[in-house]
Amino acid sequence: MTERQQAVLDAVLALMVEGDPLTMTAVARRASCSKETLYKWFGDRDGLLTATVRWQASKVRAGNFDRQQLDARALRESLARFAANWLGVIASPTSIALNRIAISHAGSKESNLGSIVLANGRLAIGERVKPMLEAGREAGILAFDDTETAFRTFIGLVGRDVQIRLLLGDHRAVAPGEIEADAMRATDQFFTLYGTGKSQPAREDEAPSGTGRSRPARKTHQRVL
Amino acid sequence: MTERQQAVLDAVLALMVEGDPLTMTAVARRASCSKETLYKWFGDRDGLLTATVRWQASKVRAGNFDRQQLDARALRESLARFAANWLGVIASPTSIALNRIAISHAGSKESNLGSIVLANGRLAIGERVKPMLEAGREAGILAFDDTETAFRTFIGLVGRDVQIRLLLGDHRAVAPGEIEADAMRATDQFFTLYGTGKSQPAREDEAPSGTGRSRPARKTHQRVL
DNA sequence: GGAGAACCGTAACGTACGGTACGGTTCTCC
DNA sequence: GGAGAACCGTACCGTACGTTACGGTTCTCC
Repeated sequence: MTERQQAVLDAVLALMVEGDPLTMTAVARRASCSKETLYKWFGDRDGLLTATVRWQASKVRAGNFDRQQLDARALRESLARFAANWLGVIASPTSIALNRIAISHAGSKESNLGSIVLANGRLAIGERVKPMLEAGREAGILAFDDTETAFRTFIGLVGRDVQIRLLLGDHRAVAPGEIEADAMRATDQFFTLYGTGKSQPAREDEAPSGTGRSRPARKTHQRVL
Repeated sequence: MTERQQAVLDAVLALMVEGDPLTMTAVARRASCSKETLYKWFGDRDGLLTATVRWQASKVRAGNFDRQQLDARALRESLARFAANWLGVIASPTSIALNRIAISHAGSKESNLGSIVLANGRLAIGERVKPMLEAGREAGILAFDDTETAFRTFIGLVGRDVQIRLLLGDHRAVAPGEIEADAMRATDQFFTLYGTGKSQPAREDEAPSGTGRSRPARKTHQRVL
């Protein structure tokens, strides 16, 4: 994968994001290359799309989380940071465009675009978060039987219906400045469900049912990500 | 909208579900009608798709929930039944195919397919569930400030990443027999987050952190939907 | 029973687009 | 400097599909 080829794939991503029709001619013109070169490098249109999806997936490999000192506060912060990061990714125009393409292809006949996005999206995320959850369980901070269930609950609390709404064109699904607040809300709710209660940070209200009432002071972002 | 026209739209749905290419010729052949009739009735291909989406939306109008006696048990059952019903809908081949089409169209230029699905899916669901939640709050069973936030938390707990995974072609996203158990798990978690604790059903374990541990006896479906 | 509308089946048209071919230019290597 | 590879731009080909047109059949209404 040369530099030039990566530039071509970035051109494909740009076209996807702009919503322009994704024809080979448009890609060639946008990337200032010939169609012959496209076919020589990527085989056919499907190969070009597959390479684009892989290329984008390889760019989202950032942000590993250290697990040295594992108290409840550190785990909370790690989870909240992960949640905010992930929300930012799925709300990005690139992710939306890419998922739209993959979903379209999953609809028609056999194309592994969907499984590629799935493997590099959901499953890769799980492989990064689950160790954090299990470390929290071993440290006595979290309590759950099935890691997969706990992980998917976390995913649900963080993402809710944001992704599907964005894919359907609802741009109000996530407010730009609310991502970090949403990440903290989801993390608080997750700890209410799965936390053991040991060494939880002090709360300013004493409601026994967790974080159901959104705390108004949350707007000030006491816990900076 | 005559009977014959509805039959045509059902043919479109059938083609969608089978994943066959959705050409006007294929629709005409499947519905045993002429292409000229298709254009006369629906204008163009987009009009046919729009009519199909509306037709399907009009068929999912089932299942209103009574709110006469509103104790915690009744609310729990209503929410769990709603959750199971909704999970069944979004996991159905028709819903998956329809959402794929709508998402594809939302990607390219202005087409309101996405907003139609959005209006008849997410938003319509909210209008049915939110009154239940608010009734529960007025009865002192639930506690929350923002109805929308509580509703979206419930949606997230129920759906998690099921829909996006199904759209991407992951058929293992939801196990056929697990829908009702999932609905109850989500409802339990929702009550842990937003319940006031008044008149909650007795629990067989005394873990203070809610339903984090999945209870093994749950497999027997004590609470039948 | 006949006129007209509605509709079916099929043929035909035009365009868009995936894929290929080719001349011209630049770069590499000897 | 020259041979060859790599690549750009463009023209070209074949097919798929949206859309229109038309002959033939059935149904409606008087």
